[in-house]
Amino acid sequence: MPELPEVDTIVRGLRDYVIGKSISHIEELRDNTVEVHTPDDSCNNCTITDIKRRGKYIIFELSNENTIVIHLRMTGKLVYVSDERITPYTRAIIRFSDKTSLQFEDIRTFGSIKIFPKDMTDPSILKLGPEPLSSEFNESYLKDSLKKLKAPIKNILLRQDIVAGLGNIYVCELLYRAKISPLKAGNTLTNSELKRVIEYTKEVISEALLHNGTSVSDFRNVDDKPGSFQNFLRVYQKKVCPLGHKVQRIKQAGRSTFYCDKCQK
DNA sequence: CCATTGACCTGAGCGC
DNA sequence: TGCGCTCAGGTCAATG
Repeated sequence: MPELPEVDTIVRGLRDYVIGKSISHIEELRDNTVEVHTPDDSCNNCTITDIKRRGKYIIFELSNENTIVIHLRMTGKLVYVSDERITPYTRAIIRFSDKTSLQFEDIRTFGSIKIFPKDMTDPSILKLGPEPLSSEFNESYLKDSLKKLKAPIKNILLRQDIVAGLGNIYVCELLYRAKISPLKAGNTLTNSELKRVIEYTKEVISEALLHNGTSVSDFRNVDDKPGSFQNFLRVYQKKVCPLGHKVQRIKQAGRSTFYCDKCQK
């Protein structure tokens, strides 16, 4: 389901609800949803001190210095409730001492909750590239990263080790704004094109953050409110681009790419 | 090292 | 109504 702006929206929502809460225990309703990497059940009776995001990962910091790392993958959701509401897709429940809870719902079951001890984290987090809005994600970094990559730029920008947090929607959108064909090989981008990738990645992600993400099917914040960036999409799932040209739909690396072959060269 | 493909799961939507 | 196919916001392992 979510890319960086949606995950960030969820994290901001979570902060209001669960920072300071004491976890009584985590209940696993479906096997292989919760992975414990600590010697014992070490989030019981500890407090959530902070919630962070890295790429598309959600990180809960606990008073005993352990962390809970959550990845929602395609269909994961976190819903804060003060009553019991178990759905057929409730995979785990983080229960708080005040009887409220955070329900982890996930239709396709790709998502996960992992608990790590101090000084250890999810190995995939260590492999992540820079955050798209950071100064580290700049023209010279991108130029260097793309130097040896012949794959299409669309595929490269989906790689989390190149830049962390972009997904299918925002890569399609930023390439449209940058007027670059998604088929163009990474190592053939000109300096001007590299500059535009940086500029429009930052622009699209910033705008999506302001609109609390994109709800194309069922993305919801923890309080069940949808995002609104779907109203600003220019090519993703569109028939025509803003200039009235027919939008092309192709497959790249198994994913749909939407682009305009008149605007993007 | 790099690129591509399929696997992991379940549900929705479409054509027939 | 129902079957079969394709699609879905993501990542990882296996294979050239």
